[in-house]
Amino acid sequence: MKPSNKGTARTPGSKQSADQVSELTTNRLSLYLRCLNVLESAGTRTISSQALAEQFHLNAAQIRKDLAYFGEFGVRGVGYYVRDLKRHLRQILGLDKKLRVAIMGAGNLGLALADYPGFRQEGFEISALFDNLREKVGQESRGGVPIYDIHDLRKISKREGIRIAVIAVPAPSAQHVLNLVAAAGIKAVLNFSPGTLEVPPDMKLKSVDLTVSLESLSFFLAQGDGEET
Amino acid sequence: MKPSNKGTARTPGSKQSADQVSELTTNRLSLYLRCLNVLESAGTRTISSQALAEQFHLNAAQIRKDLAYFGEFGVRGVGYYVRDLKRHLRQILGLDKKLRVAIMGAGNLGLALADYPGFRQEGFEISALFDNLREKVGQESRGGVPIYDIHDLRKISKREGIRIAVIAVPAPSAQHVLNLVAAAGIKAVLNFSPGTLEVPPDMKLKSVDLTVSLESLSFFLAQGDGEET
DNA sequence: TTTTGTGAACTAGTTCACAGCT
DNA sequence: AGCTGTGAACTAGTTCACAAAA
Repeated sequence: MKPSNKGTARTPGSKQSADQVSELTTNRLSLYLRCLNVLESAGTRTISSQALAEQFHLNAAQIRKDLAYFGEFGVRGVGYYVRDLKRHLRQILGLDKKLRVAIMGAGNLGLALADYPGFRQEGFEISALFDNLREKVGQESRGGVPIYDIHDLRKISKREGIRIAVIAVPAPSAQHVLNLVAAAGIKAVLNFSPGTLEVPPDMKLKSVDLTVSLESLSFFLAQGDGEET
Repeated sequence: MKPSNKGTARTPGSKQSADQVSELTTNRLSLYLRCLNVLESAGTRTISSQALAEQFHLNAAQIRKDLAYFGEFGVRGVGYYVRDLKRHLRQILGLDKKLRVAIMGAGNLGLALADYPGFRQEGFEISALFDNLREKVGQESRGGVPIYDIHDLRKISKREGIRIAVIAVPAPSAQHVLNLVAAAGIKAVLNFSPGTLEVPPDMKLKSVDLTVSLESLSFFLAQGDGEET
């Protein structure tokens, strides 16, 4: 059986939210799903946490703990059924229904992201680009994503059922655009602009900060240069 | 004074490597630098950890600890001199000398990154794009970054002094391209391709996984949908 | 036997709180 | 008085190790 395993009780044997799961955990779930996709296309039917860990450089105990938090998906003595576990993970991550995404900013980056193939897999659909430049509105990306006027964000995101926004506008406009996104009722945002954004408490903002990433690499190089004999 | 504060002794009063600093810390250093830039352009000469924390939603003790690890940059009763601290941080992060960057893959994403203004500030210079498509080689990005044949990577990166590579190629080629980057003697890589990469031990790979980021947002939305009354 | 699910032990990271400098 | 630098306390995250299930 399963004794309730955190502050808030969770209905065992079923997917579930609660308590709030760490971002590190959800990132790993996403990773596990990717691994399972690889395994499935290789024809693997069943996998133990041990084997999964070895094959993808993960830790077996951590895999088990991550999964066990959401239900008893494994079979003792056997492992996990790839197809089953995939289905469970997709459900937990909310990938079992199509999620529509809008990209704010039809500049270089926005257009590139709109056509990025990685975004299309696993149930995401880039439904729209938004920009404020007259000459861009009405055009579309190479891959065929239409560019709308940012003032129509609310209307179009309601109509298209857009639930995620990607912010790919220049830093000085980012806060304003985020406010528009919030006003349109969109609750999840992937942000590519650098700098601090003020975000309403019911929204989730996930930032990819390219400057920070590069500078972190620079630090690594600086260490190597100065140090060692 | 300062008692040696970790396993390996550090020369106090000076910047310094050692022990290995956590990635979380280096990311924050980069962030602090950005905050200082804002403060400096606002004309602020001096700032306390307290004030810095309030203004940018950080924790004062953490700022002090992060900074103190690299030297005694503050003045008791005063705080930190903005200009000084900026200089120290730039030095610690290795941003005091220009760093040249190559982008592998002149597709949508690679071209967008090549012209991304955020990359240009703080001492980075995008020197080259590399691709294997005959028709792209010899062209350049809108912003004027030349596209070279990927087979010339070693030669050109030596010539140009390229020290960082950005991987923006489709997932199936990523490992092969990483191997070429390693063979060219480049030790720091920012990777945009999804999936696991095998990386030599003396290299630093930092990955930005857009699928994982989006799926993490999807998880957040799925929680909200199912839960709360 | 194999392998899960999970308490317990451990490790890493953050925040507190205060002595000591200016 | 004001603020840094830093041990100590705390919190979060990971890994171990083993009882129980198949």
